Amino acid sequence: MTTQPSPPSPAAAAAPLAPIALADRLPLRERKKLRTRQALIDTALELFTERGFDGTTLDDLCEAVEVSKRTFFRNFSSKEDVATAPLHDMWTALLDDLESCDPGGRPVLEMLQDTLLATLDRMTTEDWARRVRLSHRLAEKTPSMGAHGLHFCDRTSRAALAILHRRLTLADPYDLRPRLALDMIVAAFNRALETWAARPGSGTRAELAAHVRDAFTAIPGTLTLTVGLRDET
Amino acid sequence: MTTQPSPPSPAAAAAPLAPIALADRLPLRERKKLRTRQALIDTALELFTERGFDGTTLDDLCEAVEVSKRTFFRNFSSKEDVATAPLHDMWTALLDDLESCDPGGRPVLEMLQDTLLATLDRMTTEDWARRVRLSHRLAEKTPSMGAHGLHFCDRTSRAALAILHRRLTLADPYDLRPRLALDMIVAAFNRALETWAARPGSGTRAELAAHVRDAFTAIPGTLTLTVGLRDET
DNA sequence: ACGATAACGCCACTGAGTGGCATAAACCTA
DNA sequence: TAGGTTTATGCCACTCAGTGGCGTTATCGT
Repeated sequence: MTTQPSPPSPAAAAAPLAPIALADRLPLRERKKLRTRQALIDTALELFTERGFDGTTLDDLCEAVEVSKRTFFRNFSSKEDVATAPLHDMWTALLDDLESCDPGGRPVLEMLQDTLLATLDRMTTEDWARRVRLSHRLAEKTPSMGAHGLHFCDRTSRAALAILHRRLTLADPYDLRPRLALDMIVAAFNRALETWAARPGSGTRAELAAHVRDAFTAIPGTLTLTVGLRDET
Repeated sequence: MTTQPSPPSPAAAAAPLAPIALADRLPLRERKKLRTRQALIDTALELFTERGFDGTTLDDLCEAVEVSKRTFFRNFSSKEDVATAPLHDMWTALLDDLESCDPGGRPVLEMLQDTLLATLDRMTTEDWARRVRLSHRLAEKTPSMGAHGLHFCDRTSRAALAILHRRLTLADPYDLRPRLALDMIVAAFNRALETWAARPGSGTRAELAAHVRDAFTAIPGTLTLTVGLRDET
């Protein structure tokens, strides 16, 4: 199955570079690029987890993947970038899904929740969840990774807001509510990610989705939550 | 007014180092340290605004302030850090205020809003608002600064959550609501900051506070906001 | 006035990230 | 299937952020 028609059987494929697999009726060059990209991500997550983010130099990584440092920077914008790629891919996919979303009478916040869950459902790349888990655990230990992650969440939010303004009947461009709705989605997702990565569970995508749903349902109660001062004796 | 009693009149103070002023019955050494710190912040904001963040090297900055690079890194953890210091100070002050807050029957979210506004009211350092404005405008142009800013918002949220758990009657440590409440506060504040920095207004602290109040009031409506699909003909 | 204690300056070093240019591989067309 | 074009890659030299060590200077306590 899935035999290439025209390309004269490159066959030069090395050993552990199986992934990507599906979804490629792509030109050979593109596939190679994707393959080294994926190899860089996987090896990075592995090395960073073993020796620590700061304990691994880019030279180490590039040597392990047998790629020049120059090539690394053609695929990723920074050392942090390669290690946060899995989540980055998801947020990018969300933007794509927002292009074809439909509020259909529901509140915007609810639509965004459903869209994110749908996006999550589409992250079917082999082992995506495991990569996200490794990535998130690294991010908790490595400030610069955490910062980088938050940053592209922010960029995604802005891009998403632009899409909403283009596709929905949002009159006032200064109305903070749609922007805050996106912030809430991002916040809820990140909290879900935290608890999911912390719990000892097997870490499947389905479990993550369940945590995300829980976080979403917690949102309304957040506004009314009332507690007292603790007894300080 | 406010003449120093014991110190044998240092008088070596250079020209534009007036600030700090109040609140120092501090030992001379501390005051000097604070003074160079402030000089670094102000000069950094100035140079970064003029020549751009990437167009200014730390050597440039250190030379301008007449300080060694080693000294710079004793005061700040990174190049981004010095340029985001004003807001960083505010978030730190918020943690302080949270140590003595009291829900008094109000919802937690509301208490947090009031506390943040109170903290904002206490940022009385000379020209604080102007610095924040410069800093934020730089952060919008400089990804690494934006990332750094988001990062310490995140760290502050975590620290704040710990304080809440210690001081308030929050039974379940896994309850996401207090954490989400903090996320909402941070998000609302950042949105307020954005609009405040974008508007041509004079940029006073009072104006910022007004924007923050607006953002806070927009929160409940965020959950119910409903719009339709735009007509795509 | 005099030790103790910081803060500072200087220096050498690692490692992230960039620009330029030559090379090789994949693509396309005849 | 040969030949020209496109595109990714490798290599090299370079800038600059950030760190560690150590000698020096300035403030503090008594």
